[in-house]
Amino acid sequence: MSSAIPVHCKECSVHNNCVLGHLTPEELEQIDRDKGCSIFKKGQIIMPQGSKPSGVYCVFNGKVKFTRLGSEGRDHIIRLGTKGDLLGYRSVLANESLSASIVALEDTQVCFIPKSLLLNFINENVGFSLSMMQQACQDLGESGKMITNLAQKNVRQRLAEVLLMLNAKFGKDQDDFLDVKLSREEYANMVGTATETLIRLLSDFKIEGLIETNVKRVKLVDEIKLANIAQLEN
Amino acid sequence: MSSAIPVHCKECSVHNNCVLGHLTPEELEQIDRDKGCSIFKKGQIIMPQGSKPSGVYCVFNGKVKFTRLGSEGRDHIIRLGTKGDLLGYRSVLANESLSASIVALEDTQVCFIPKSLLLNFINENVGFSLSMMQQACQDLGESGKMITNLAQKNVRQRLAEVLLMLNAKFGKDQDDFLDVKLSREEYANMVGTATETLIRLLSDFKIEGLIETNVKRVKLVDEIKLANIAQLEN
DNA sequence: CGCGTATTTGATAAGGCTCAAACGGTGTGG
DNA sequence: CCACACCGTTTGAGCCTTATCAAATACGCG
Repeated sequence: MSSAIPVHCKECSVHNNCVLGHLTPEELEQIDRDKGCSIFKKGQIIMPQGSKPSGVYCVFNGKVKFTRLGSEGRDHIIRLGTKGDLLGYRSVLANESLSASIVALEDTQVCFIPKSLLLNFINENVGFSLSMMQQACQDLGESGKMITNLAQKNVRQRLAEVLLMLNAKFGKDQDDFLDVKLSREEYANMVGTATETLIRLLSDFKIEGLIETNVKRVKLVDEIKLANIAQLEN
Repeated sequence: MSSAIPVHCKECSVHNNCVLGHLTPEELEQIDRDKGCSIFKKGQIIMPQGSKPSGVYCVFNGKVKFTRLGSEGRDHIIRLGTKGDLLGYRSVLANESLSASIVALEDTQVCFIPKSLLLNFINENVGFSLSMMQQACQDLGESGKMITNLAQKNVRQRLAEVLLMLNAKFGKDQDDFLDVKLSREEYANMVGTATETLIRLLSDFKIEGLIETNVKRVKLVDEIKLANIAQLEN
């Protein structure tokens, strides 16, 4: 982790898709006074599972994974985060320790907002408070969906769903590849399967003309068929 | 569903373990004026998946399940609710339709609180707002745990965990049996497995002296060993 | 260029699912 | 009060999916 040149929150580009967008200009200035900005290199742990964070990070750019160490020493990726997401808010608001480590998937620039400040805003700014709550409730809905999927769908269906989710969350780069780089093991940890199984399925998808791969990059070729496989509902 | 004799919120016994406990006496009286009380018989749908509720139910007594219909027509139980729980709050606050049906596991008495009232309280009572948020964030933590479990643990481990969870949530009746009655299919839908598999495992547990069963009732005999099997962490 | 790590492929086995059938308890109607 | 029917439960057998172990290959980095 190294420090970075701070950007004024008021002019921050992530505004539009960030709960902090509901704060007043004065409140944003308050953040400017207190915040710390830093860069985490790819692979670095931003917040470790089990710790109690003293605030949250707002992602300025880059991508992160929320990865949870299960009892058998295997990781599971329960969520991904990107530009504008608040990291660690669940833990801070529930007043619980972090249930997952937050790790940089690529070099990621974040701003630290102390817990006290965040709670102040919640106390004083109803609009912000509501949108925080809405965020939590939406994430809760997402989790419920994931639970059903893990419980009922097979690996093939889940992989198709993960690919479509990545597309929805990160979009495509100029070559039409998914704009996020993950190792096979990370894919496996998202789908909830063994790395070898994941590799076989990716290669099946390739043979069936659903995707193309180029080293670490993946391109969705037939999103319709993928959606069929994923059996998407709601 | 039939209507029931209303109890004044101020004197309601569920107070202590209910987010509504953070409301002022005046606010509770407001609820008294607007609320509707009703009884749902065992098996009745209190709120159907996909609908957009116009408020939340507060559980006065009884037990409910949150059950989600997957794409292959199979149900999965993602949570249980009991005395003092608010039903449908996630959907109301996220402004999304219900991601699961809420169904009475036994005769259940509930009070309906309109959405507008709930939002008023959130706007005006910071303490209440915070505890709602805390609730959401705690539930979100629970969900994350469930996701990891489903992804990494086998059926035997998950069953042990479900049994311990039921014990923690509902406790024991006078005969030391779990104070909740579920069909084998419902157990299977909580664990995320086929009914036949669940039955075999329950019978294994019985043979190993971990549990006793009596028709629909289940008694935990060796909670230590069950916890070992479940590989409980955090 | 060489080493270490990530990826891929293969073989095998186990865990869990599905289908089928038997069994049991409960409630209803005669 | 009994007989029947229905639904939930239990048991068995076979198969399919997926995990595991082992080995080969490719890739990236110093």
